[in-house]
Amino acid sequence: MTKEKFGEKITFMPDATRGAVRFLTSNQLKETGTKNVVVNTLHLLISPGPDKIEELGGIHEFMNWHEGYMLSDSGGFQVFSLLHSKEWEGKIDRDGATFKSPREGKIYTLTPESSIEIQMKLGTDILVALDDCRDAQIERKEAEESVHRTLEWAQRALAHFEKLGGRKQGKLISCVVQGANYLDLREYCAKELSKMNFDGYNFGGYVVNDKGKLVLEEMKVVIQNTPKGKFKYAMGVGKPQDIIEAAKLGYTVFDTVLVTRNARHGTLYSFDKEDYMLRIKNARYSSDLAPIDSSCDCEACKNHSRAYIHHMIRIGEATGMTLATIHNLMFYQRLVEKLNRV
RNA sequence: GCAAGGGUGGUGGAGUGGUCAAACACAUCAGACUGUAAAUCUGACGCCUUCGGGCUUCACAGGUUCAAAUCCUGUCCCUUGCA
Repeated sequence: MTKEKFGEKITFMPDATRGAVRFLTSNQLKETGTKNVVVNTLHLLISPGPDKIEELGGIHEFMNWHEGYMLSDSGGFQVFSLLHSKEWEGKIDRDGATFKSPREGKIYTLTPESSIEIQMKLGTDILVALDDCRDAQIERKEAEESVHRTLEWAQRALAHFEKLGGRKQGKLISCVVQGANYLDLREYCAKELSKMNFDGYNFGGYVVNDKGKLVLEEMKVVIQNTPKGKFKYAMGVGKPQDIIEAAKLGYTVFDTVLVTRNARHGTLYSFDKEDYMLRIKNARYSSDLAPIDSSCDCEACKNHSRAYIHHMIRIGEATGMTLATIHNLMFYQRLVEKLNRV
């Protein structure tokens, strides 16, 4: 496996949150041109568990994914998002998060240290320090608390990473910049994190405002206040246009669930469309014999018409979702390829 | 032929005197989804509307009533049981 330095070129990483890009085999994923993927610490902690994955040879081996890097997200976002769901109970304090899974009723804790420990056991190449993620629209006081906690946790995560020998093993570790939409807090958080020895800086929190617009000002501040030569990861970004915009600012690492989730829900991407979007379930595609994208040679476009994909997605056929996912991922990889050529 | 039960919007199916343009589901037509709680969710779905409302509907035709999808009479269909 010949890997280029992570984040040197623009990369889009699909989310294989639970150790699988939904509806795709690793081989199908490979055919989309994907190299790097993201997995999630919290989800893999719950099932099948870090010890199990370690015992089975690590996540690369487990998924049989050797095309590129694997990045593990810390679980910070899940702590935030799962606690918003009615089914999950839990609390976050200075030390970390504790919560109860509604499925098995088991109680899990995630601290800066345990998150790193789990990620080490997973055997990913790039780790993320646990952060304190909050809602998009929050009071300044809450944003301050989130920043302070994130800084403290970053320090602890980094120390634990060193202690467990992550650096020696050639792994990379990144941190998350919080601060909501307060530019000075974003700046402060970025500057403080820059004093620590991280390999990458991630833009965290909500990346779009209430109108669905990318928070470019905040993202710019973070770029301006973090060290050059270290990768910049726009977590959860985004729509094709958002990636183009964020890449202009200097972000090179991206992941989003949109690409795969939209595929399942019937929003496909196509360079034939001005806004890159094609809602395949719409009645107008019921007898459209053209491929989803005339310039794409993915399995769906090479072999099937829009009409056929339209039908498959409408009836909820899993194979249709697979084809749509393959197509959308291929689109994103082609988009990134275009951006790297510029 | 007799007996019993039925006929409700694109479909299935609630409703059995007013709160009914009619539950709910499906289908249909749109939309959303941004470090995956998501093969999910939201809206529209008789007709018209200046979005306040207005109008026409529950097999068909009459009738009772202030008021009927709901009660009564007749007609036409359907299902089941008995001949």
